[in-house]
Order: sequence, then C-alpha cells, then structure tokens
Amino acid sequence: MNDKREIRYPEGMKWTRQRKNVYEVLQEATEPLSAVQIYRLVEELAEGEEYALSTVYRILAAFEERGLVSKDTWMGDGTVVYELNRGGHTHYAVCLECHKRIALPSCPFAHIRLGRETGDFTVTGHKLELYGYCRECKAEKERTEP
Amino acid sequence: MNDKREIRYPEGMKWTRQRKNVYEVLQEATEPLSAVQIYRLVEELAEGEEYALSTVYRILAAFEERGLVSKDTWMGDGTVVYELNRGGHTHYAVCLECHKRIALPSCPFAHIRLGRETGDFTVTGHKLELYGYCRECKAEKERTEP
DNA sequence: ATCAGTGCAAACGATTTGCACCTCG
DNA sequence: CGAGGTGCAAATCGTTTGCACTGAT
Repeated sequence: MNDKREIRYPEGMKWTRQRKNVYEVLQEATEPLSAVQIYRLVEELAEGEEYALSTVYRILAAFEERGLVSKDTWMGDGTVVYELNRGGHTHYAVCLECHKRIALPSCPFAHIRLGRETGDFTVTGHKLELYGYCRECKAEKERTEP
Repeated sequence: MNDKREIRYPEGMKWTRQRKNVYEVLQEATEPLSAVQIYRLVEELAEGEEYALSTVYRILAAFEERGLVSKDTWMGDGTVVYELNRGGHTHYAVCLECHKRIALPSCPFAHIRLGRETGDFTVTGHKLELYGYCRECKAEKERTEP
C-alpha cells in the first residue's frame, strides 16, 4: 500500500507529473475505471493542480501503446474502462438488477478446450461476461414477485 | 426467403411503414447491424421515402423494449449493434488482423458447469468473444515474420 | 535546446430529446 | 378522433484534435 519504490516506466517516455498521477490512481484502483473516473481521482489526488481531461485520454492512449494499461469495453453497456496490466485477466458476473460487477475467482476456460469449436481460427485471447442476479437482488425479487 | 406471411407484432404497437421497413431489414440481415447501417439499408429498401435517423433509434429502442430485437455491444471496439431475437445466441471469434467476425458453430458453455465458479450469483446469460487470427491472416503473418 | 507532453477550446460521431405535425387503429 | 409515432433541428455525451505554450531530458 505505502509501496513507494520507483516505478519502472518504459524507455523514451517522459515521466511527467500528470503521468505519475494517472499511474498512481491506476495502481491504487481495485477495479477497471473509465477515463472520467480516472480524471476525477487524479484531480482529488493532485488537489489544486490544473488538469485537462484530454490529457488523461492521451496519457491512457500512450500507456496502452506501451502495454502499461489495457483498455476494455464492458459488454453490458459499452462503458470503456482502463486498468493496469498486471498480467492475467479477470471475468465479471454482472447483476442485471443493481449492476454490481463481481469478479470471478477464476477463468472458466482454464478447464475447456476451444480447439474444435473454432476450426482454423487461432485463439489468443477471449472475453467473457456473465449476467444474472446477485444474492441480494435475487432475494429481493423472490420477495416481491412470488 | 420469400416468406411474406404476416408478422406477429406485439400488441399495442402501431405497425407503421417505418417500423415495417426496419423490421424487414433486420429480418434479412445475416449478422448484427449498427443503427446507422440499418438506417442506410432502410433508405435503400424504401427508396424515395423520407426518413430520420432518430426514428430508427426510437424504433430500435421500442423493439428492444418489447423483446423483438436485442442490442449488443461488441467488446473489441464498442460498436453497438442490433439483431432480431431469434432465440438462442451466437458467439464470435474476432480476427485481430482483419477484424473479420466468425460465428462459432456452438456455445462452448454447453459443455461447462458454471455453478461453482460464481458462488451466490445466479447466472441467466453470458457473453463471450474470442480473439486471435483467422487462417488467412495467420498464414500472412507467418510469411512476413519468420 | 529540443521535442514530447500539456491545456484549452473547438470538432467530432453516436445517440437522445423537444416540439409541432402526421397517421394508424 | 386521439394517442402514439415521426421528422427535424438542436442538445448531449464521451472522445479526439489543432494549436500555441511548457517542461523533462
């Protein structure tokens, strides 16, 4: 948490105040964030400093290009989110009622062979989202609609 | 194909010229289409007739509300597409090179139990996209980069 | 000193909305 | 006839871009 060791940032990239702040926000995030969310958090972190939203977009694009962050689109509503590339990937279960996103503890595809399904297609990655109802909302629904 | 029997449209919905046209375009589509694509195809179909793009959006929203069509966001690039609800669902393999979308012949989840993974979450649906390279692009890549 | 990075404001594409008119049922 | 549907133009949202200035290397 208070791990303040130097960040190993990509060669040839200026490590500006703005980039440091965006990086720090991403580092502390526990889930993927939209550009605007990141912008707000950066403003909070760097109180008083001037900031442009477009700069955040450009920083995120630059980070993505260097493989520092990955950009993602949530299938449910098309929200675009960014997160630090920590290796590995996460899938989510999305509640259709309260829109909470619950990270799956593991990837179901660890246990499945995809070869036959895809014919001549060479699979290098995948995205998966589950939809349904979380425990709270299911209980609520059962109470209101018998 | 030349199946012109009456459409069974939802009660309480006015079946206007515009809605008929949008419906017909969706019916003839072999893959999900964006609102703008639908708009263009409707213009083509109903040559000469006046049309507003906003009407297409409103029609699609109305259709979705009645469960006639389903709206979807492609994970790769966030494109929003619509297709007729024909029951069942399709997954796609997306080529990272040429961006072709290849429909999978079956759903990999037919063979997998999701229960344990999701704890207290009740799964009612899911979305999946595979990423990789189609045969043509793979061959091309192997030729250019040894 | 140089050139990548930045702030600002304007441009953009996709989608939505307010309003007066039109049309299906 | 009347509610619901439509066309049009303007508004909105998230994101991108042109330009002159600034600051990291």
